Amino acid sequence: MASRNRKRNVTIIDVAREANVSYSTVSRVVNNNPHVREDKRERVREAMAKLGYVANPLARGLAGGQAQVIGLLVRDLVTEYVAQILLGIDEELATHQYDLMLYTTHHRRAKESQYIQTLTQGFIDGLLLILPLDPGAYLETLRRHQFPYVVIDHQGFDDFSPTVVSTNTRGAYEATEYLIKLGHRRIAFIAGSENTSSAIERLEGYRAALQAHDLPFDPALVQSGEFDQPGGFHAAQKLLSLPERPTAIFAANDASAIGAMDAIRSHGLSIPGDVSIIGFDDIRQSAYCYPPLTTVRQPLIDMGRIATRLLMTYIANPAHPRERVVMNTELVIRESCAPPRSAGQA
Amino acid sequence: MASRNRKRNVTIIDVAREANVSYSTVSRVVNNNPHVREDKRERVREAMAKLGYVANPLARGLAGGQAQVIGLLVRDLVTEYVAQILLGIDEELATHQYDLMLYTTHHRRAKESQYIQTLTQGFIDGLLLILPLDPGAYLETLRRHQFPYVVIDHQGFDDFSPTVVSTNTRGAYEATEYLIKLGHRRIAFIAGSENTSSAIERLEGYRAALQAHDLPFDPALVQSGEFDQPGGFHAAQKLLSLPERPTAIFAANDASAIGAMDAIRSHGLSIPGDVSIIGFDDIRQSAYCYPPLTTVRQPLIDMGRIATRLLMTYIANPAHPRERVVMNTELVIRESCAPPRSAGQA
DNA sequence: GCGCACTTTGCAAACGCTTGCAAACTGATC
DNA sequence: GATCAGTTTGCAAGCGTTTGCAAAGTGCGC
Repeated sequence: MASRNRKRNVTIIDVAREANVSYSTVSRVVNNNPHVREDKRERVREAMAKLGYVANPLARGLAGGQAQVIGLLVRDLVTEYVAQILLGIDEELATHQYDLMLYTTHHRRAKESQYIQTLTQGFIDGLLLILPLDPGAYLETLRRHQFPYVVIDHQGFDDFSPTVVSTNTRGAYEATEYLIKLGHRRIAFIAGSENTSSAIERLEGYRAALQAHDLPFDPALVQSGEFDQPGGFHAAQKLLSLPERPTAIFAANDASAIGAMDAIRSHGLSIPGDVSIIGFDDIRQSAYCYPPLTTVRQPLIDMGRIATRLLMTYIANPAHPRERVVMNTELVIRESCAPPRSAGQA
Repeated sequence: MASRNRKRNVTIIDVAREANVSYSTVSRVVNNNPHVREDKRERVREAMAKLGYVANPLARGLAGGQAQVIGLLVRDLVTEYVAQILLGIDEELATHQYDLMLYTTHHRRAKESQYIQTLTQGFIDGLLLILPLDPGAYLETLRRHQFPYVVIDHQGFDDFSPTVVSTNTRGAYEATEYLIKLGHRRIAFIAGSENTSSAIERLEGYRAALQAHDLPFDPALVQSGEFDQPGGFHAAQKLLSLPERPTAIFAANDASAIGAMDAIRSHGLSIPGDVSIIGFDDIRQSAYCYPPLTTVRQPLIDMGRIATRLLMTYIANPAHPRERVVMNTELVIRESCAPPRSAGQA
């Protein structure tokens, strides 16, 4: 409504007057355009410093230049998983001269595509997407606009997008194999949200490891944990009520593993004495819960950082070929796993 | 450099043509200006829907309107403390039609005031500041520009700013008193970063409780923990090497308490058997570390939420009187505290 | 059927920048 | 010292809005 009574800002024109050049020259200096003679460039720089000139990103964006802002589209900020990636993004961004615009969709699909429209109007120069909900529709739009974007941990829905992912299948395979080598035979799996590729890949890894070691796959041992703590709790409840209880549980992420640990304890069982548990992600809590959680480390911070770096490349050079970066996972052994009680087998 | 070859967007002018009115009428409809006849308003709405019009925030901002964006200025995103506040901000924002611009200063002072300049150019409509570093300079600027802002957990440096804080002194008093009532006599304090008011107030609360219970204040029992985990670890190391070891430690925040717990264990001591420990904040890890940490809960999410709501009020009505909201802390008793070993006293 | 006080509408200027285009400059070459 | 190919510079148009101001429209009482 009421327009703010802002004090008049120092503009490119003021600088031009001070430096005794035209305003386009000032603009060129600001944008590092090479077609400016060195002495004038210097004069403009001095004038800018003297007047305390700060570019107006709105005007730049509107006029078709770079707003020096990138966007991050994410479902929500609740999870430590997202928080860690955000950390990496932020760190990387600090080394470039870019700011960050945060878009949380709060799980409402309509919002995502609405944002995309706003965004491509020049508000931001590039977009990072973490685990987008229903990207079919608008990724196509982004591509058509030649708008720079990078997807983090996506769902394999298309192969044209630059992406940063981690070795979900292999990580899950290694986790499962670790439990098998400890002597476990009944290993349960707490799965993630069904429609994400990381959930699917981790389930695949789990099954592959069972198969490789000639263990049967029992669907009753797979329960969905929705990637969150309450989900993990409930899934574990069900698993522990099974007639033949599992001796180990592999949870598709740490949050659900931590929930499962609560459930195990509430059944009066000990970790890892009665039930071993292993997670995925290596969020901060995992090192500080009791007992410290063995897990598959996913380099979340680095994923954020690399994705950002990739995006910067695309912004600078829109023709840069699409890449798919795969980050290695790593088994982090702490104290939540042990051989099964009755086990002499190995 | 290269201007993006964006497809021409649907503008206010396209809508005007479609609805057969002037573009200012469309603008008025978009801004809910009452001076539009009902039938035209309806026609414009239809045209907007038909064409899929989305307002360009850059142009709005530039022209002096509202960009529908608020900014958040924060040192970094590393801490769970900030993450929780951010959560509250984000949740509240979702109910308004506002987006969030994130500014992390990464502890560089120069950056803060530079941002402030950009911001007041119309890029954002209001600003939230969490624990600003050196606000003396630019808070004054904001005030002069009549720019809406709210400070979260500030340092008491000025009394003109709208602020959301919590009862630090009282919370610290209660934590200390709780330890005293358990029978502890040598209670150490791991302090926060010296120049923040929350650190100062918590130290005050600690001292006040000692005094109220006729216990001496021993400067050797106060060590700075810098509000982070390594800091807490080192501070605890020093405290535990004291000739007469404390039987309880009160840490100025949970992060340093968790660091201290590591130190206690690395000294071969048990918690709470040998040393009791209590934190401040109630971040998520605290419930999942071992043993679960007794702490003073600070309603961080609510603080973010309330601050955002306050900011919305100021944006809508710049003349709204400056408020200072104080949130209550609450002692959360878990399992990290017990009476001292040798204690019959209470 | 006219004048009056409102309400509604449209035009034009501004917001601060980028950039294509043409003019002005530069220095080397003959 | 004129010519030419670069290089540097400045002008003007445009990006999509908001909003003050003036013009046009409305309804009412006489």
